[in-house]
Amino acid sequence: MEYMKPNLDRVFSALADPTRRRIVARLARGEATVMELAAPFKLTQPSVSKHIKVLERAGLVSRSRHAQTRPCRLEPVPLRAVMEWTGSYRKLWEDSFDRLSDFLDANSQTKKKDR
Amino acid sequence: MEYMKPNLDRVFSALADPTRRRIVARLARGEATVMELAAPFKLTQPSVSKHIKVLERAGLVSRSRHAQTRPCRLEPVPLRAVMEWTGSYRKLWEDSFDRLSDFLDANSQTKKKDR
DNA sequence: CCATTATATAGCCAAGCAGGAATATAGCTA
DNA sequence: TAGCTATATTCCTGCTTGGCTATATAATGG
Repeated sequence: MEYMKPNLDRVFSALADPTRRRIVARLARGEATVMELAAPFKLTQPSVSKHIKVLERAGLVSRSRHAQTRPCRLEPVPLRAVMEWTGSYRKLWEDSFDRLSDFLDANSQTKKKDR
Repeated sequence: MEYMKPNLDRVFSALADPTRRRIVARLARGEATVMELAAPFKLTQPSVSKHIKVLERAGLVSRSRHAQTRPCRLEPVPLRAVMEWTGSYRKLWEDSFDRLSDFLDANSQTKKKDR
């Protein structure tokens, strides 16, 4: 029941690892056990368990119990928190005729960035 | 040339520190020098410079030169990359009425398209 | 009960990081 | 030139991390 407000330190830190982002991507398609999550990697099982624990402590993953397995499920709240945090800077690139287009125009003579 | 393809490892890692997120928040309101960025913190100047360097290596900050100062500017591309990455999981909380749809409907300021 | 499967824990190591103090560099200004 | 300001660099420390191996726990099937 880790229904607290997401700790952005932990969430960003958890997502800073490519292995963990791949685990997140896998879990986005449904629950998976540790063994299933470990399969695509050349890592050992304990290493994968450690990654899962990091994701769990960040609130990104919750576990259940089923037979001997402890399936992982992706929790959307921290991801949403990341998106909201990032979204607060959205105007930086939305009204960026004064900012973004600076160095875009510097590299290419594209006058207008459409679409 | 680093800002073309944001390295999500570096970007997430850079944003995993609360000091650096505060620096980002400050820079969202305009350019600032190292001294100006360091002012709100009890950190030393070299520590702040180090944080800036991390943000710079992540592509989140670019520097210019003006007199003795080297003002920092926030670069939107990596932030947008984070938002796009996170947004690819958006359906997780959009079509999950069985989970948490209640308190996220409260403030959904998603403006679809304007202009 | 025993054996098997799934997962966790403990301990180790090398690498990285966040902080500081001290010092160096670079660009003004008088 | 000297001296001041802004920033960077170097070196140190303690803490964290990501990987491994080896071992422990937990649940199931016979």
